[in-house]
Amino acid sequence: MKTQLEQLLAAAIAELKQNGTLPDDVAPRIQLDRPRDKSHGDFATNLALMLAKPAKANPRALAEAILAALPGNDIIAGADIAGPGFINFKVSQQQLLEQLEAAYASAELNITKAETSKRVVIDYSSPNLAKEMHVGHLRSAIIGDAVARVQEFLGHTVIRQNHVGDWGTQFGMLLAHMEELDAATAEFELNNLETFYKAAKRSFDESEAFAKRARELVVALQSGDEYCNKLWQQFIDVSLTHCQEVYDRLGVQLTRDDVMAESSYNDDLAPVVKDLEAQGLLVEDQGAKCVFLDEFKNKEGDPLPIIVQKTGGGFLYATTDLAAIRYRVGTLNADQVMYFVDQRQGLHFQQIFTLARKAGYASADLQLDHFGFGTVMGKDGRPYKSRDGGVTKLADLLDEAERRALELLQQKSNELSETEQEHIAKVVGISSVKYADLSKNRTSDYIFDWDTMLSFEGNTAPYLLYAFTRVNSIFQKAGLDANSVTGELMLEDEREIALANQLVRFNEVVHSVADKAMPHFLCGYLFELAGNFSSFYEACPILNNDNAEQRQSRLKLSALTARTLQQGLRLLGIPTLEKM
RNA sequence: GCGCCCGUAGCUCAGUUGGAUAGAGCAACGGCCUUCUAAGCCGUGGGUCGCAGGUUCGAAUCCUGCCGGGUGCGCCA
Repeated sequence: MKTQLEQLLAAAIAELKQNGTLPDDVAPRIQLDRPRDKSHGDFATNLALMLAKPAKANPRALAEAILAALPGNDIIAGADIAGPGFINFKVSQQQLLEQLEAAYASAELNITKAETSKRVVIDYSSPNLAKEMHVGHLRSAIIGDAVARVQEFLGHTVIRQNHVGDWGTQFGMLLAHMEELDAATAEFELNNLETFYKAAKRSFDESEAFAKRARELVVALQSGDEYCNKLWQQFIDVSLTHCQEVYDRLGVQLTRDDVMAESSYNDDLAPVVKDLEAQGLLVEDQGAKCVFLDEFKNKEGDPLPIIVQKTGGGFLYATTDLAAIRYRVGTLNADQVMYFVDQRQGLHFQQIFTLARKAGYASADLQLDHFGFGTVMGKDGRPYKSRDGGVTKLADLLDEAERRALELLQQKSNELSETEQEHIAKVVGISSVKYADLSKNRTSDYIFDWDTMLSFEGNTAPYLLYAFTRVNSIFQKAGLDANSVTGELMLEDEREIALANQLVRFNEVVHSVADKAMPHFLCGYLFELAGNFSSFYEACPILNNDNAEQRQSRLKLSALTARTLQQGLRLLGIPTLEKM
């Protein structure tokens, strides 16, 4: 509906350019708002205000001209000019009803698919396999997964890439530790990677002989030594299994097939450096091979280097990331690559992207974006730590989420069986953690607070899950199928109209999530939708309604709400519950 | 030192890329359950949008300077 209005306005602008009212060179961004104040209509635009200056016209007069130039249509039921030159539109209720009926009739809520289907590579999660996943790995996995789901929903081909770290210097240390243990102990210790890593680190720091052996093993590993590779493979396998357990619990759609580890690019690193050299981009500086880019300066104002090969011949993650871009373009045929990586690596990616374009690995029309995110903070406003001050293992965090959710459920009096309670607690616990993350602006830090995220009030997973069960219970109670409501929609009560207007917005919201990689837009939308439904539900009798037509119409509104909530949550990677 | 990000109600956060009277939730206070899940709904109070300038019809949003916080800046990833 919004898109259609935008098209009408674009046509009007084109027409005004034709007849000379507007200069040819203006290309305004057509901005359509949904005014908070209902007296300002269903949509408002400030186009006339924006264009008044270039057109050298009075804004209100220009607004008149825009209205006069609008093509005939059956969407706009009324339009007027307000204030300094805002144009306020009222949309036809007939149109609103038709869109809702179309959404109801469609399996995917009549969402408009992308006009051209792109191949979108999404790099997310990408933990370092040396350690067990911890709280710092939460955001990339959750946000990246949600965006991947949204892109797929809009008809794009999504290629998930889990760029796990399996090749750093620290692996020498881990292998040395494995070597010291007999097979049985090693297997036992590997069950807790965190402990294993700490033990290895302790030996490394305390024993010179151990440290020496660790360094030897890195070299041996990287030069393809069979024995080392076997040890290494064993370690990686255990670590990946840990990751997979976490993904499965979180409902993150990553599998072993999506793993494209750093080590996969080993054979490409030397050719990348060679190619950069051939292109004359390489400079040797203090023994290291670097690319200096004028776009980035250091403290003295000199270009900042990207080191692609260090003194002694070793490669760095910059080299790997360049190789990854080549692979994603050359082999995966990506039209777009989205990176969901901590904000702190912003500079690194800016450099890599700039170099990739300069070296021709990424063409100008390849979309290459780093979508950073903020840090997870504790209630004290400092990066989130466990009680003992260490990093919190993700597995423990999820255990705690489920445990706390179960406690909350048990406090409420209900008639749920024990197994039902346990299932609900798992869904509520995990969803709360995910939703708390997704509902905040991606770019800012957020405070991890159990009480807030598990609250049944406010913009939380429990509130939304509950809202869904309330809608669902109507159909359960009536023994009806939400997909086979007959009768026509009609909107009379103001709360019905508010709900209808919110329902029809789903399409534009999903698109904005894809465009901006901002899942919190969808969270905010769903929260409002749940609120609209609750108000409607409170004020408008559905089943207890003698008016058969009204009953059917309201059932249909409810069904549409249920499906929109469910679809929205699904896009966020959150399952729904039949009852709570 | 330089770069990037941030500063909005007591707390947690929105504010869709310059629009109309800055919004939610929590907390506080007041209403609503013999009728579809009250884990809900309706309402009240609460603001120098860090500070100071500037740009313009209009600024939380853009520019400059300060204050405060975070983070990054050559051989880790």
